[in-house]
Amino acid sequence: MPITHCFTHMDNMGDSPNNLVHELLEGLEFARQLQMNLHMPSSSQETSYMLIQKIILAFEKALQMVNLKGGPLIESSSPLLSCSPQSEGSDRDFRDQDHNASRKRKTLPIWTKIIQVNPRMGVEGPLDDGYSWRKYGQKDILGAVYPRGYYKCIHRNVRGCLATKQVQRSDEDTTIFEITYRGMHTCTMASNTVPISTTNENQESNLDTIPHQQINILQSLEHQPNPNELLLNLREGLRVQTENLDSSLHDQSFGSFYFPSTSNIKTENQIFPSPMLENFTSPSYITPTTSGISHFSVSQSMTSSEFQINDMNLAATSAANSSTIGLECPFDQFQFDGHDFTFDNPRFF
DNA sequence: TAAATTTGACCCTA
DNA sequence: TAGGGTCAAATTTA
Repeated sequence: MPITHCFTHMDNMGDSPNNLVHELLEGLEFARQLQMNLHMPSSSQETSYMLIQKIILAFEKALQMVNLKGGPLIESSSPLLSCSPQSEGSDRDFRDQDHNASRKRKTLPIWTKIIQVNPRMGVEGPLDDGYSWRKYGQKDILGAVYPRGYYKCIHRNVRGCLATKQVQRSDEDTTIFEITYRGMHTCTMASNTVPISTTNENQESNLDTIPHQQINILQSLEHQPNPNELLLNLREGLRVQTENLDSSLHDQSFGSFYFPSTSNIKTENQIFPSPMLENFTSPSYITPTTSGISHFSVSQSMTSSEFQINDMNLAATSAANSSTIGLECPFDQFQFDGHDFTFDNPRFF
């Protein structure tokens, strides 16, 4: 069922912390309602879609307050929020879109992923994020030792997918790549995506097949926008990083993110076993809120795990030298399912 | 030979 | 106007 409503503008709200908190709380409340809705066999899909839209809108508003002073982070014409179903238009049509996209590139959603590669394994595998990209340019960047590579989605012409990414090798550490993504994928996930399975055993076996030190973001294979895809786009707003991974360490003191084991985490297609969440350590404490982006890490006792917040899940595999995997989010703390979550180790890149 | 990459030129933004 | 981003022709690769 297609999205029948789109957001035509970003409200110009005050940037006061109260408004920010209000929007976040509102998004939380809608997320709770969605969770309840998903648990009810008789729940309507329409209600779920409506709640998803409300969640996205709330987070967009919040992100606009946090990140933007000059313009919207996600414009109304972004693929994610497009009202029109994707049509198999001509290449010319999409080239025209490209032109418009080029002119508006500054307003597309942007997020960054830091990836550290194992020099012995080469670059291709770890930089494979599950999508198919085509390189369309390379440029020497002022002050950077290595040139920046420009990639666009291979489905750009056929499906009008406007997602692009830039790959910049770190000057200081040549094993580190900063990948900047622009725009959301409106195309199908590439075929090398690790499939989502429904049992714990299968999850573990599938995760074993993920190349080491590679972060794969799982995505529904649906072509048309659906709740999973919408939430994927939402969660891709999170910044994913692996660094100095080392699975040989099992010091629980690294854990700084808490999921309550009682959280009811379930999706239409999969149920996450609670033991998965028990990999997270649980110092539930509150730290003073600071501005900027925060980083939270999970127990490095996981060598291969998935974790999920409702429909937002990530798969992570750590290699012999992996120790932490982190998500970066713009909040130091938030509430979920009636629990407070606090992040420490603020990280800025 | 088609697909993918490279690279110089052009366009846009700050 | 400089620097970054994109285009598109030329070149390379499978």
